[in-house]
Amino acid sequence: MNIGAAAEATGVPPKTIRYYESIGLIPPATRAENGYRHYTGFDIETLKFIQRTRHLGFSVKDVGGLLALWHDKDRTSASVKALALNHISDVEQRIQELDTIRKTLIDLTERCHGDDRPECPILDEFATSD
Amino acid sequence: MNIGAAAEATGVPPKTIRYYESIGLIPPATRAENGYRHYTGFDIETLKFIQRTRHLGFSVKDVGGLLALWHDKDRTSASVKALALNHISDVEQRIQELDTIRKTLIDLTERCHGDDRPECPILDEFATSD
DNA sequence: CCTTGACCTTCAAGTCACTGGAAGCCCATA
DNA sequence: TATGGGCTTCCAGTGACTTGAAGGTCAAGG
Repeated sequence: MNIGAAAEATGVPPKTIRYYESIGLIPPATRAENGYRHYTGFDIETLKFIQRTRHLGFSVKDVGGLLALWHDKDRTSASVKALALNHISDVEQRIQELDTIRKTLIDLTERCHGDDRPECPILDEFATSD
Repeated sequence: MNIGAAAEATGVPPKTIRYYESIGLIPPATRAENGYRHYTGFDIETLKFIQRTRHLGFSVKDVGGLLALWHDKDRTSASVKALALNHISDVEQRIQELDTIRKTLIDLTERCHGDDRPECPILDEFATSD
């Protein structure tokens, strides 16, 4: 499988696969005689693993940690769970922040007429000196 | 007011103020004889405006737009509201994504024993080929 | 008078996670 | 044989700063 086919199979774009190789997230791909990168079953599974965990918002660093745990047959499920719980708390904090922002903005937009006059409580709020 | 005092007064760090100047979000500060940047009332209000809008998650580009509208006495409140509504929809979409992630992760962690054995449904899920 | 420490200045580079583009080789098909 | 696509590398750009280095300025204490 060339890099394009691997990208197709995993959802990770060719540029991104090369990038992951360059930062050491995945080992250097084996090369065909013409210098093309070559991917087989395990490489594909690894890329899918990366794609799923990235899609769940884990940082690339954390994905590296998860890959290491995946390969470590002596891992404890507690260590995996700890990483996941940590990430959940990050996600929940971010949701909280965004929800606060959302509420503020909705309040402001409800108070703004949204017509062709310049008076605007949204700008007023941004400009008030508290 | 030197840059440090302006930072203190607005919550925008000195480095960030210089950065905003460098990208043209704020005009170049006037300088004292020794070359130090000098800030007065209006500059401070502008920096506070920026801080509030950035804190609400507007991009620096959007903040530039809001500043322009703030200074434009012929603006329409509709144009401000449109920017805000757009941002709300971005925020809500992001919240949706994060909530989906959150639900998935919570489900996985609940199914993981989190003990000293290696079996882990979290990793199993990340590794499954669907 | 000198030193110390806290300011301030600039410019370059690092962060995160890619993404885009340029220049050039490789390969299958019409 | 020409064309078009895929592959290679490397460099630069994104967003929004942050860090660090090297050096100028200023007020206070010994």
